[in-house]
Amino acid sequence: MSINFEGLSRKEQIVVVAAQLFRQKGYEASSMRDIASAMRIEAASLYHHIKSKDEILEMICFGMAQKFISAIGEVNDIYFNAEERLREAIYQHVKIITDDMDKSAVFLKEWRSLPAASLQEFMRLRNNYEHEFTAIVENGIQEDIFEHVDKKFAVLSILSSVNWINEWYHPDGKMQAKEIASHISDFVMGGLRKKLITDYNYKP
Amino acid sequence: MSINFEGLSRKEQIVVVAAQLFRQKGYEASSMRDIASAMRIEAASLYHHIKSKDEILEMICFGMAQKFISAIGEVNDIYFNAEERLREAIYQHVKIITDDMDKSAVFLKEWRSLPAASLQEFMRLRNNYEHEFTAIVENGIQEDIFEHVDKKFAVLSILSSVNWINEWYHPDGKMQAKEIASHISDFVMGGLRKKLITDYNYKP
DNA sequence: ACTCATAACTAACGTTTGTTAGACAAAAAT
DNA sequence: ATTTTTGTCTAACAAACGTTAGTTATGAGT
Repeated sequence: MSINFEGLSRKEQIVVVAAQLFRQKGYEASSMRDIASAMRIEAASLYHHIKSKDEILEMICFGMAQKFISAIGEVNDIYFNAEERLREAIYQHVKIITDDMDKSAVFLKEWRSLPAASLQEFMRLRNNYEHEFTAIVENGIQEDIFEHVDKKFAVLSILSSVNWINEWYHPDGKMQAKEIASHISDFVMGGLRKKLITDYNYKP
Repeated sequence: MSINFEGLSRKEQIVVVAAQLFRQKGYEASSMRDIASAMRIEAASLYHHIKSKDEILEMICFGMAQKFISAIGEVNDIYFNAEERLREAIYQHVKIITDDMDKSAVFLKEWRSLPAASLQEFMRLRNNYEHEFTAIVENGIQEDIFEHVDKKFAVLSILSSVNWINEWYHPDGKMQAKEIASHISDFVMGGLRKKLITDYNYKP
């Protein structure tokens, strides 16, 4: 367990422990009894703090969604150049993921277990976020610093790259968020930035 | 339901229907009664053809794994140049995914529900496959046509890009496997191929 | 006509699931 | 000192789960 576990409300503690489990075994495969036992209490006791198992998943998914959305909002407010904006957006995204690998794993992979109503809202938020990235890429093309590529395609490639971090990042590894984001940005920019290639192997 | 459904053994039909469901709702959230009802029979009747629910998941995961592995085996036998090999490996990977979106979704996202024993074997196969990609990238660096990048990092980026197809590809869309693979290859090569950039915005 | 394999059925099993009701203990507020 | 709040407990619920047993229907080969 990482730091600061005490000092959290009991409800937030449950969410943290649940996120750990959901990441490990998946939402459906994790029972309320599993969560309870990880907290060394009985399953029924959980219901003094939370309404349902669904609510835990909702708190994780929407909590993370809000972080991503407000992050890209700030980026678009501050940074002017499209490349700078994209690089910063990527960094913020990477940072949010690496800051809480458990919750982001749940956010990325378990959201479809949300109850129907929440699911719809969640997908709306996710679309919004995706659209903010598309806007940056569009700007980059207008500003003539990005190649004229398929926008949707480019955005999906970018997001797939940044989200994949969740499969292999370890907090105690060599790379930290800044470095990872920089690597990914370079990789992505390689496919986006306008360039004059003098490559003996280049085929247009 | 796509073509050729009849003509399959009853067992294979069950696997096809199950893959559809597993993709839609996830393995844990799909019950044997769900599968049975989709086939318009009773749950108990399934057990005349299969041993267990686990067995269905195993058939899907290992069936797909074999396709991927034998594909990259052929690529390494035939194509000589590292860039050609990588492009063809990517194409084959994309083709396998787009050919069966249901089974590949299960392969990509539901494998951790495999029973412990199978899980270990599955991860071994997956590592092998990953390693074959790493080898191609290594060759590319030796042949001096790829940039000197972090190998593991590059491979993970490549695989994340190709696997992400499973999130958005539609068989009746504009792009087909060949075209998609070509786009992805270009994108990936942008980050790998040695180049001399004459970019007014380039910072080394 | 009889056999045999195939594929389905009904009924039920033991377990696990998310969740509720109501009692009890300790600490905080009055 | 007593009420209130907070957190936990035991016990149990109905529903859903994967699976088994034993039976019946269908069609092909003899």
